[in-house]
Amino acid sequence: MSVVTRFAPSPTGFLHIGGARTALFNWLYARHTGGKFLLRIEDTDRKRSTPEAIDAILAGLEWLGLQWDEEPVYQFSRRDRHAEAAQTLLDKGLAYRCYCTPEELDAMREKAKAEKRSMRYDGTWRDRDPSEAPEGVDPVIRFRAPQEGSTVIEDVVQGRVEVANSELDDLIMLRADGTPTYMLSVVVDDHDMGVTHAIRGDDHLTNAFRQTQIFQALGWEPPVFAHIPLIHGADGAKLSKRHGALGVEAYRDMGYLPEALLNYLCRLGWSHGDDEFFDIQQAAEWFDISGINKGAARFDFDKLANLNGRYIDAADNERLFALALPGLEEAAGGALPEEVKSRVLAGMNSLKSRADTIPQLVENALIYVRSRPLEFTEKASTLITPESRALLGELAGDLEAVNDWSEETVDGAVRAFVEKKDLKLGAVAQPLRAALTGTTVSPGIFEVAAIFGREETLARVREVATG
RNA sequence: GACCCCAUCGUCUAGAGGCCUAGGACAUCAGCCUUUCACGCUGAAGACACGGGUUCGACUCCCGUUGGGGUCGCCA
Repeated sequence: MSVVTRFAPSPTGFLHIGGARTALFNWLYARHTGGKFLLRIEDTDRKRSTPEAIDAILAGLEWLGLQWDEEPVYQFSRRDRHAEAAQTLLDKGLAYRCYCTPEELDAMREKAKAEKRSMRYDGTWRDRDPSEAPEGVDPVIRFRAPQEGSTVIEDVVQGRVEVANSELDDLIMLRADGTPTYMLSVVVDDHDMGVTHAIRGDDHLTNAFRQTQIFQALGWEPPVFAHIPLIHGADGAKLSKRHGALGVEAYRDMGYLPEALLNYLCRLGWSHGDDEFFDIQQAAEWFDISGINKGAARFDFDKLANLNGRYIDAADNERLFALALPGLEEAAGGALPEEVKSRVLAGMNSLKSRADTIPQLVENALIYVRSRPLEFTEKASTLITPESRALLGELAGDLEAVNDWSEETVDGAVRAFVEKKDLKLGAVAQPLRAALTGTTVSPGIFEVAAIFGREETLARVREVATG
């Protein structure tokens, strides 16, 4: 039987990082097995579901390149089918109408809390005659859960997990307004969609028991469950916004590449030996549920940044330029002249090896964007002394004589100048760097000079030399 | 609180009873390279939570303790 996995987010917010990894694992497993990866939008909560959230989730998956198969299933559109399943259970005596009001339930909850018990519906209407139903109360439909014995799930990540049925109460399947709740919808949809493997967050583990019971009541085979560990923040607590619980678009905006985020997410809770750096196709080839860990993992921005730096290094220059352009234009306060654009592009190889994120790339590229007269950083201005000005003035003469302006010829000219003056290379190269870039940090200064060209280089050097 | 899950360097992890003197990656530190900053290279420091078993032998299996997490909604 061919594998069918699914990602089933509720559209109440963006695609957060934990959801992205859940989607990724489902995608990987489907690709690995040659099966299908389905998308289901769990929008049965009409109050909290929004079209904006749906768009954000779809956009997030697309940005990551996690393409789903077939049309997304919108759960709410299947409400009649869910109600039908509830009716089936009602007919079979495996469900019943409960006339407790939300207020009564609240009271039950309060009481349980006061007695330090976990809240369990007390079964008031489980065996009560419907003729006793109060006037004017729309009933909910509750599942008549087994009270004896236990329910077992054979989780492929967590192993065999068993819970006594006495721990589980009669959950609500249909609300008073007749709409289905999550617990019912998931079961019906997973069955109807032919889902064979439910790979989802560990927080659903306890739900799996109730869902298994519903599957059994309906006479259906539950999917294979794989409850993957959660992602925690750097402090080990639940992932907070401060610690990375952001939408994937926030990672995009922070300058991370999708392939880097994907690689990082793969390694969070899953491993293939000592392999660290690999693309998603490679991961799909290797991916197996047996490689998933049981313990929660902490989110580590440092490692993500390192990985991102490597992917930036490997990325196409034109692509990086396009990603950096908005930031460069913002810094420049307007559109970039063609001349500046080609400088940035020409210097991209060196620029990208120094950047871990796109904002860093932008920052590094700014040396080609700033125009004369240059402003100098504090460190750079300490390099501009009467002596170095004189030196640069002399150097300008030598540079003017350079034929065939290039990194190599500038290099040669400066080294010859250094030798002539019996100086160390740094004594000239550093002031030169300051003069050309206004900073003390940049790619190789001969490369920078080559990119600026003879005219611009001389102009900058002379500007400093003459004070 | 009840139920359930988890536990190897600071972090992500390798490890399926002898291959372990516990390996790799990130981060940290030192050195090399070097015109700066990076990159790169070399090296250092750094972990099996604790206590009992089982076994000739336990990071690996079992039990307990401790610690962490999840769930307990007419949310998903």
